[in-house]
Amino acid sequence: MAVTIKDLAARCGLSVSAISKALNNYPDISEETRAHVRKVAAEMGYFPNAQARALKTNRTYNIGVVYEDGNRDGLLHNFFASVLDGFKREIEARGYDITFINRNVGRGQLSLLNHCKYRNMDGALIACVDFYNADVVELSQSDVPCVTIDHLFAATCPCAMSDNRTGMRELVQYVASLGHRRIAFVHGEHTSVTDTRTSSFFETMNALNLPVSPALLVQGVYHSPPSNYAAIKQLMALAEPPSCVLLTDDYAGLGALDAMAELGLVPGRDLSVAGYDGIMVGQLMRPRLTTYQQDTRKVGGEAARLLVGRIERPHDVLPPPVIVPGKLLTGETVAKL
Amino acid sequence: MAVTIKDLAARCGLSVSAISKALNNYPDISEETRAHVRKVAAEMGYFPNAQARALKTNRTYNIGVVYEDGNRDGLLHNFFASVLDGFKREIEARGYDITFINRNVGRGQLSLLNHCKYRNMDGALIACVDFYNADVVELSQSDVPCVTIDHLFAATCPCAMSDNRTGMRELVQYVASLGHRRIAFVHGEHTSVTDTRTSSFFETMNALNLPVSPALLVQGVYHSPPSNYAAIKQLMALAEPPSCVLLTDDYAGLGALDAMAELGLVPGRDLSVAGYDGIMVGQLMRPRLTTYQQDTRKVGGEAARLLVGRIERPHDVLPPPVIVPGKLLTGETVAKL
DNA sequence: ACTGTAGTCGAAACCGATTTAGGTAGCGGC
DNA sequence: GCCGCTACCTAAATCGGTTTCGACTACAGT
Repeated sequence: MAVTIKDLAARCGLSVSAISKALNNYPDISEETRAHVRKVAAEMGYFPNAQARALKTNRTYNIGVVYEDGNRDGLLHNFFASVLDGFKREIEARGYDITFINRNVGRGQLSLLNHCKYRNMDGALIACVDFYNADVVELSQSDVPCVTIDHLFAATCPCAMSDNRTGMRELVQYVASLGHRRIAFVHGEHTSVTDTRTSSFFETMNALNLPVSPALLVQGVYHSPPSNYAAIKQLMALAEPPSCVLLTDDYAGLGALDAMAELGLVPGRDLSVAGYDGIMVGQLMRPRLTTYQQDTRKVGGEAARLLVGRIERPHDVLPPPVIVPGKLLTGETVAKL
Repeated sequence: MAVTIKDLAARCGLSVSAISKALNNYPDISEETRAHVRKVAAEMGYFPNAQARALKTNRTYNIGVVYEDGNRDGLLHNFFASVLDGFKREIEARGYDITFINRNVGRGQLSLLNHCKYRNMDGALIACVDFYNADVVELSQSDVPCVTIDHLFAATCPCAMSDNRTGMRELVQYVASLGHRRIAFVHGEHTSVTDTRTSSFFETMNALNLPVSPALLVQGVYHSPPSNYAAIKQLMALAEPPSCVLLTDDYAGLGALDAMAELGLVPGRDLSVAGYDGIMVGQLMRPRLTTYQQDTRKVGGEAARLLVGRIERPHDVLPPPVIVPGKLLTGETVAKL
């Protein structure tokens, strides 16, 4: 098996505790001894056993990631995959590993919180889940340090989010600047992201003195092309159809374009559409998708920073949400009216 | 803190060892006692501490995932994200968790193998990496049970792969059946996937008595639209350009379509292109991308099965690679000549 | 009454580290 | 020569489980 601290102690002619202290920079070990231990440790390829250490120190340097795959798309969800990627880079650079948390372990079932405790997670990232789920709420309120993406739990854990308010505002302003007045908004299910974008939509429309007809507000589903396909058909069947439709995300934009193709509508000419997120394919395809690009890597990275802060300085006051700015991508799917 | 086995023992009026044995179904505990212990354990919300258990049993029920993010796209790579998703579902159903393996832990650097040993991984999934990297090779040859995706290490670890041979054959046959004779192939970098597809390309072309001009074989890069954008320009500058181009993957297909738009070529009419993978957006966009769909979820699931077999029955003979069939998607980007 | 044998359970070692409390050596000061 | 102080190191407890081995009880067999 692997070389243990005992082997190292025997080889150095020292006690186990001396080795431990030498490697952990305790002051009561001579520099000479420390250097020697270091050298022999490197020679023998020694490194401490993670679970033995964790057992004693209650620190695992492991972060649980709640990233559900139920009806949601989890890893296949472009936005969240990218956020996770940013999180992973940043947290790994700080010496932590990440492991996925789910509800089944061994033979039985476990709540998310208990799964975290079972593995002694130092903290948890909560992303891509139903934030109203009881299990998720329980975790967020527990003593396990958490960070959320795009959802603010009141006063329990920090949050990194994209600037949805500004994003939606800039999008509406841009679209309006091209002459659109009948602007439809296909919003997602009830989440704080949806709420923010919706209220920003209303505010901006009002500020621009544009009318908001209830018929032009349609409920869609995030990351679901079929749902938005249906929304387009519904909107275009109106007596006074919109000239421009804002959708939940870029995938939705693809669903919309698909519906338009079926209806014989040319993007930009017959109807303008805009997505949200700024995924790569949107900027590769023709026509280029008009959208608002979220800085997902940064959102993930900020989440990592917040979480590490929470873990290493638990008594600091709860930092305010970090709001990451995005960028308007003026593609070709929204045209001058 | 969490409730430990000691608390449970005290509450039950039994010894610690009796509790352990009761919960682990040892035969020398009466059914009555076992039931009682179970009940009290549930009431108190007890579950064993993972690292304490691992320390003694040398089983962590944790799988390391080597999934590099260097120049490669890691989690953002549609194909691998989907494979990982399939792997995750299957392995979690069997009671294992997954954690990402990288080269840095704590303050220092560790080889992939040592990172696995440090955390006492029960096994490892090797995917989305440079299989010729020394670190990766070391891991694959170690005593840590491994499984690979799309690469066969000789006689060291099992492998789940997509049926690239059949895929390429069917693609070429289909394209040829539509009348194409000058078929170009933009292949990826040197990997076993590339080798398989390339040799299958040659075999099939020969079997169909179609000429293979060296000028029609171009080196591209997987998952890199720009690289394939360049490849298209290069091919179309030939004296005798191809009528159809097969690309490394679907993202490459998008890059190709982009290049064509710039050259004023209409997909299907002026030039036919086919991708590989069958990602969702390819089937949403217009025109629908002609491609060969890999059953990525299944590849991941099979990998999980292989790995669990390796872990739980280490002395079984090495199973042969599992080759997962895919499916031709006849889109609209390859047209009758 | 004595032995044998299931059937149950407990004591203690152990996994590989960290950490507290204590021990020894050397040396200066008086 | 003794005290006290540093500097350096060791012994042992501890974390929370698992597992080996032995102990005890009750009952059947002789």
